[in-house]
Amino acid sequence: MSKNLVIVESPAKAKTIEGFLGKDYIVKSSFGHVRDLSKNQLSVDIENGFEPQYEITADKKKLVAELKKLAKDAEMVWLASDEDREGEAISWHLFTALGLKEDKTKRIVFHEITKSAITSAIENPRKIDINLVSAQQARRVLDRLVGYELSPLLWRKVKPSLSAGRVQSVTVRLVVEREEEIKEFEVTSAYRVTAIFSVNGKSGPGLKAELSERFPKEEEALAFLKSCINADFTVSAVEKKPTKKTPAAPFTTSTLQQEASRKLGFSVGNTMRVAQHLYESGKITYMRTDSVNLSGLALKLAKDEITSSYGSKYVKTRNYTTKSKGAQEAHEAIRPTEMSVSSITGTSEEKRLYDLIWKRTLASQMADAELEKTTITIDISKSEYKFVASGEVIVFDGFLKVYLEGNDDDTSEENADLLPPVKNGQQLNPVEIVAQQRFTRGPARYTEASLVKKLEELGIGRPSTYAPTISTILKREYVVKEDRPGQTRSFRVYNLVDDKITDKTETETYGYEKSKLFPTDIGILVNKFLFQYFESIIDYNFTANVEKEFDEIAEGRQQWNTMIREFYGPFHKKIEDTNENSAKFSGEKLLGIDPVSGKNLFVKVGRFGPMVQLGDTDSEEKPKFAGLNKTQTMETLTLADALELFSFPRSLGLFEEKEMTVAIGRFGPYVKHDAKFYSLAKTDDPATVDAERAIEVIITKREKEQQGTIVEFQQEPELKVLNGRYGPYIKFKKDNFKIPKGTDPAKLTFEDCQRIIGNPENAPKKAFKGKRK
DNA sequence: CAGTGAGCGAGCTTCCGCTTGACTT
Repeated sequence: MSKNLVIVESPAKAKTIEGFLGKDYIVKSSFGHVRDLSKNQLSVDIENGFEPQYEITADKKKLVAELKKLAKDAEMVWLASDEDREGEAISWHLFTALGLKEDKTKRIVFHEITKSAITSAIENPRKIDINLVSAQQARRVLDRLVGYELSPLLWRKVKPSLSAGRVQSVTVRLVVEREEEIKEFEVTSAYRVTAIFSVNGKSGPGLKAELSERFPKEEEALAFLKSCINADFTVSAVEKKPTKKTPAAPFTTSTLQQEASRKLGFSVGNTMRVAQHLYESGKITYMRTDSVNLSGLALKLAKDEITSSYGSKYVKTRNYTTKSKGAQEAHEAIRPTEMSVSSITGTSEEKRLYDLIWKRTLASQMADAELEKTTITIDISKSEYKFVASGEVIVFDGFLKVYLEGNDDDTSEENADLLPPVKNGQQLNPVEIVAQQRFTRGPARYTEASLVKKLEELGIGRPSTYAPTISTILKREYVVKEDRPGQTRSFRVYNLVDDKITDKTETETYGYEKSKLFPTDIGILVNKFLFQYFESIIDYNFTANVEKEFDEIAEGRQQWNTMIREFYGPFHKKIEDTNENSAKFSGEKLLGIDPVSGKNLFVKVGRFGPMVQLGDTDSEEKPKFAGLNKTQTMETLTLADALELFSFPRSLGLFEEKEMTVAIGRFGPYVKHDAKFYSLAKTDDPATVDAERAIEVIITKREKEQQGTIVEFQQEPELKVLNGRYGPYIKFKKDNFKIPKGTDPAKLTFEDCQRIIGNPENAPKKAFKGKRK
C-alpha cells in the first residue's frame, strides 16, 4: 500500500510524475473538475447567500469512489491541481468530495514537470487558498445565473432551445457587428500608378517603382500619365537603412490555433484534437495554456539544438512575458518536450502540427534577422510627384532560417527582394507606366481562429473554451461557417508605353470567402434582443470588469456573495421586467401584400426558425405559414420569394400509380413518393423541378439503397442487414444494432436478427446529450 | 430526419471551465 496519494488534473501528467516519485507515491488524475452545479436546475440558493448546490458529476462518480478509497488508505494526500483559480477550486472540491482531513492533506503546485520541480513542491506544501476558491465560486455562480436566467427568457420571447451566456453572446455579437461594418463599408476606388524602368539597357533587370500618390479620379490619373510623356526620370535619392525582425513568442493555445488555421488550414477544434494526441504521446507540453513562458530546461534544450544545427551565432535566449488580459499562467507555453526531435512519426496532421510547434519554439530562441531596406526616389521632370522603389535584402537570416509567422490579411504590398544598383543623379528610361484602378477593401469576416484571437484580446473565454465556444455558436445556428463565391467587377487600366497611352477595361473577382463566419437570422435577432434589454451583459468590457472583482475576492478584499448580490439584484429585476412587459421578439417585417388574396405578407422568426406568414395573426382566418429555404435570409427575402414558398407542396403527377410531390422541409427540398422521402440535390430548384427529374432522384436512391442492403426478410420488411459507413449493421425500424464479432453478416437468418434485437444488452442507447436536433 | 406555426398543457431546452475517451450509421 502506498503511503502517499498525489492527485493531479491530467492523466498524462500523472503518469510522468509517478515516474519521478518512486514507490511510496501513487499518482492519480481527477480528469478536471469532479463536482459541479446540477445541470437540470439553477442550483444556486438565491434566498440563502447564493449558496451553490454542488453534486458529483455523473461521469466522475466511479472515479471519486476510487479516489476516496485510496485517500482513506493513504497517510497523506497531496492535492496537485494547477495553480490558478480553477485548479484551486478543483483541489477544494476534491477535499470536500473525498472527505479529506486537514492534517492529512497538503496542497502543492509546480510549473514544470521535472523531478527537481516536483521534489521542491513536495518540500514546500501549503493550505488550500480559500479566497481563490471563493473567486472561482463567484465566477461559476455568475455564469450560471446569467446563462440560466437569460436562456429561458429567450425561449419565451424569441424561440425555444436558444441560449445566452457571458462568453457565447459576446462572441455572436462580434460576428454580427463585423457583418454590419462590412455592409456599411463604402467601396471607393483610386488609380495606383506603377512603373518599370530599365537600368542598364533593356536586357537587364528592371526597377519597379510606385508613385507616392494615388488618384481618386480617372482624369487626374490620365493627366499624370500625359505629364510623363517625354519627361526625364532622375534618381534623386538612394537611402539604405538597416532594420531587423524579431521572432514571435512561443505558442499559446490561441496563437497555435491561429497559425494552424493560417498555415495548415485547420479548424480550431481540429488543432486541439491533434494537439491532444501529441500531448498524450508525450511529444509536446500541455496544449491549453495562455503562457508564453518557457522553462529553464526548455531554454537550454533549444540553445543546444540551435548551436548544434546552425552555430552559436544563431542563438539568442529570450524570456517572453505574457501580456494578454486575464492570463492565469498555470502552464508553460506549448513546446516540444524534446527540442532535439525535429520530426515525429504519426498521422500527417500530427506531423504537420508538430513541425509548426517545433519551428516556432526554436525560432523564438534564435537571433534577430538583420535586413537592409533600400528606398530609391525618382523625380519626374514635368511633375511634382515622385516614384518610389523599395526593396529589402536579408543580411543575416537569424530566426528566419526556420520560421516566419503568418499574416491574417493578404493586403500587404509585395516588396522586391533585391533592387538593381543605381546611383544618385542617374537617368532612367521608363519601359512602361501603368495607372490601374484599385478598390478599397472593407473589414475582413472572421475565421474561427481570428475570432479566437479577438476573444483573447478582449480577455473573454479561456484556452480550454475557445474551441467549444465556436462549436456552441455554430450548433445554436447563431453563426454559420461557409464558403461564398466571389463577384466580378471591371476596372480601368491606362498604359503608357513608348510615349503612347492606351486604355482598356479588365475584370477581376473579389469577395471570395472560404470558411468564414456569417451571422444567421437567428443570431442577428438574438443579438438585437440582448442589445436592447441586456446591453451590459454583452458589453465588451463586461468580462474584464467582473474579472477585476474576482481578483479582489481572490485577494480577500471582497466577499464573493456580496459581489454576486450586487450583480444579481438589478440583473434579475431586468429579467422579470422584460418577461412581463415585452412582446414576442420575432423580428416581424411586412414584406408586402399578396396580389391574389390581398392579405399582408410577413417574414419573421417562428418556433422552427425564419418563416413567412400570409395574413395577420389576429385575423379571424388562420394565417398560412411556410419556412424559409436554407439559402434564404430574412433580410434579403423579396415578396416574390415569399409567394413562391407558398406554392409547396407541389404535385408532380403520378409515378408507379402513386403521387409525387415536391416540398421544402427542415433539411432542404425533397420529393415525396409512396410515403418515402428523397432529397433533391443542391443544384435542383424545387420551384421548377419536373417529374422526369423527380423519377431520376427516386431511382438513384433506390439503387443506392439496394447496394447497401446485404439481407432482406420477407417476414418483416422493416428488418434489414445493411452496409453502412462503419461496416455492416442490423436495422429494425428506426433502431440500429451491432452485429456480434465473427459473424458473417450475409448469413444472418431472420431468427439470428430477432435474437440480437431481443437481447437487452444490445438495446439502443439513449441519444447523446449533445445530439439534439 | 422531412409535412410544423392557433390554443390548451405536459415536459424539455440553457451557462462556463476543468479534463478525456466512447461512440457514431
